Amino acid sequence: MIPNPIGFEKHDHSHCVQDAVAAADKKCRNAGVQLTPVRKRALEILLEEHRALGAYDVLARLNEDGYGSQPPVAYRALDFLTKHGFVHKIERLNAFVACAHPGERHTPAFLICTECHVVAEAETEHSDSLMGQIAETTGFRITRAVLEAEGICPNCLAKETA
Amino acid sequence: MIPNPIGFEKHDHSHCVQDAVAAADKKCRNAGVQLTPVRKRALEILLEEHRALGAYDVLARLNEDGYGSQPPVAYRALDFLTKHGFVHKIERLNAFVACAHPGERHTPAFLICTECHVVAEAETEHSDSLMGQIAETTGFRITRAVLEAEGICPNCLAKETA
DNA sequence: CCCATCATGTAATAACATAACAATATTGAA
DNA sequence: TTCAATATTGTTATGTTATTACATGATGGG
Repeated sequence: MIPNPIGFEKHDHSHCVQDAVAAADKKCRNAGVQLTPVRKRALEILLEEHRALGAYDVLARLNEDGYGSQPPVAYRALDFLTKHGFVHKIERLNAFVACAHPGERHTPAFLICTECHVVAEAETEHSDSLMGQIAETTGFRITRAVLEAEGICPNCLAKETA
Repeated sequence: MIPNPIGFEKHDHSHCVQDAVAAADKKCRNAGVQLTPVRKRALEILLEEHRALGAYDVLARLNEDGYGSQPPVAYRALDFLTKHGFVHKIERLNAFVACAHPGERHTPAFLICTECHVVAEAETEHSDSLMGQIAETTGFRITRAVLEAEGICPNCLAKETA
């Protein structure tokens, strides 16, 4: 079944950011790559939101913190984080979200609310199996899958009804 | 099961373009909207390829045919065609493909070959059911789904082996 | 210490997309 | 038919997203 995605309920944020960063740090050391200050800060920035931020939004925040002001500063950090699975790019929005299910190795599906702009990440085996079946039937070797649904989230639906 | 998507095999093109345009024309008349010359030409341009073209590629071709040279000319035609289901936007590529399964009302899944840039469209009920289940489990009301897989197509896989 | 590699920074530009407004064509009602 | 409302196409200008190219600085192995 599909686990309840995080993102639609309020929750305490202070610790989850630190935990996620610590976990990323550990993974990077294990992988022999560096979670440098810019990269770590970029990850924190995304973790602090439950929505997707554009590269230029991230860039602006990084710059406030004393990092460079030019696009490659943000794009390089985001590329690194994406490559290592700490961040996902939402193609529909040309924007980036922190991974909500670190450690899991599934194909994530995203639910994008067009009202409140929350982006929820649903890790589901079904998406794996869907893509797997497509691959099998067609003989296509899948490298990366993009699964994104746009619509209205439960919170906004409730508000409309009220 | 997943139908064999078109796009990976060679096939005669001359008629399928005309047929698709004729079908689109008919649908538009039924819907009380106009498939004007620019719009029709934009559709033809996309039908002539089995790959995604950027808006500016389409624009350049339209301009060769005497239409305007500014971005809105292409974007408006593409918006119209997309809205009416004759064309799909491939978010991963910021590009557009002609619909390969006109008349069907499914959630399309796209297979994007990173070698030869073919884009195949697989209409599958599984994608509907996947998205449907996500919607049901989460209480999210889906407006639009984006399913795109990047990888290597059967043709290119065969060439690699050879 | 020196070199290779990786990381960061900047400038410049490319690629993708929309806003705002003018001119023209089409449609339908009076 | 004539008029007004709507839809379509065109242009200018600008906004947004992303990359290339190159210089500088940090890190680690030989």
